[in-house]
Amino acid sequence: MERANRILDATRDLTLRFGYRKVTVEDIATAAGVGKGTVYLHWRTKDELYEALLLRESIEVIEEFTAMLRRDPSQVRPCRFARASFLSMSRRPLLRALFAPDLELLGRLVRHPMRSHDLLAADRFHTVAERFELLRSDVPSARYTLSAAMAGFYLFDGMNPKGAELDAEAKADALAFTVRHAFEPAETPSPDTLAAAAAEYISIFRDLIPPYRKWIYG
Amino acid sequence: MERANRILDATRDLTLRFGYRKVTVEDIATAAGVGKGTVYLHWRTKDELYEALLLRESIEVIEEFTAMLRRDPSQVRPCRFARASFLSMSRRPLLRALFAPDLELLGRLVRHPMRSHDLLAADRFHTVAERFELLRSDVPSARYTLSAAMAGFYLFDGMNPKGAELDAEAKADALAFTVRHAFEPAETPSPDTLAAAAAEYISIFRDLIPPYRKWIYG
DNA sequence: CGGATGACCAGATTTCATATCTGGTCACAA
DNA sequence: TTGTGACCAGATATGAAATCTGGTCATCCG
Repeated sequence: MERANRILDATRDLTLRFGYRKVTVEDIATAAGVGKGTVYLHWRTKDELYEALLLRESIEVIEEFTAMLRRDPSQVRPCRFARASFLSMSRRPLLRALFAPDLELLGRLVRHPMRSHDLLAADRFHTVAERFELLRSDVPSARYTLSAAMAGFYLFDGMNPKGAELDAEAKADALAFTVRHAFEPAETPSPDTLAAAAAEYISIFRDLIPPYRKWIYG
Repeated sequence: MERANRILDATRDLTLRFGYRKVTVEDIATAAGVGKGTVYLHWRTKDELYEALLLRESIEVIEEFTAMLRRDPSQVRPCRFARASFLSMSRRPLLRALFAPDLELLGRLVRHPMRSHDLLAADRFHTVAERFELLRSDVPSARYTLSAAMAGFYLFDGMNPKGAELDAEAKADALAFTVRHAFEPAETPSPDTLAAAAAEYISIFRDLIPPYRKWIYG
């Protein structure tokens, strides 16, 4: 499994430099100091290798979120959470490329079914958020609306000239503002509510990780 | 000029059926009942022909907006206006394809500089909206934020599985809700304010049309 | 004579055959 | 038992030849 990580590291490094298409399994094996066949002892195909890589990044994000929620439960508030997600993504070119989608970096992988992976289990979080009244109840087609509004900040980013002038923090603030005012109730929930909701988020995250791990390391 | 419109009609019809790439200037000329050379009497290149076509569609949209604002000045409110824009676009595959961007339909045209055309002169409208306090004043990076949030509804649409279940009206409502709550002040502006703002919008639109016309018909 | 045309051309695109590369396997080595 | 790299089929790249198409212009017609 330490070897699996070495292979994933090599995959990440090579891909960031040359992109999915130009990186061969053999390159990866060499860079990781193993034989090509060894890569296939871990994953059945190149795409599964990449799926593992992206899932590992997702786990990192999840662990970041978990630590953040433990430190400060008020980060469950959708506006804060959206902000943190955006910043997490802007620090992770591969995940960003998957969602953006960046043909250069991930090639045909951007169309891979893993895109619809429950990467952040959006639906479950939405349900919890609604139950704790972290979201206002009068949003029409709430899941669609929230997704679409947030997606704008991820998708529009690359194609907006004005976006170049702003740094990631400013964009994250912009997203947070939008979520705060369009999707949250006027009053901030009580600290107790936030703590309880944060705990649920953490537990969803915790349940998410083992299957991901299993997928990655077999 | 009646002939110019016939050529543009043919261009629109053929493009909607076969896409930019598969449509040749000769096809267009034949369908319009003119010689190929005649097309080049109107526009210097195929791309200019398409630019003219998209500008003509823009004019139609502008005229729709103008009529709408005259009928009901309260449609200047950003939420209403965003709603109407979204619906206008969903009825116009070519404009949508330009912004979406749809490679199938418009080919390399989606990268054409006309994308940054001041199609709806967003900046000027923003300035007017701010002056009449149609927009709240505390939005960080206001232009970016509003653009990004709205763009989500246009861009995310095609790639969201949930989007298929909703019709254009529902999505437009979703957008309107977002704009209403994230970007507008709590109190609705007075009818007088709305009327005045609407008048300014109309005049900006009016100034926009002649140069477009000139571009289209030379 | 001036506006319209379509034959024509260069360069872009497609096609097709060949050569190369690469994901994936497996017999064998450590 | 674990790991390897030579090997293979199919995918992809290459390049030359054939085809197509945007754009021009000498000619024609009203």
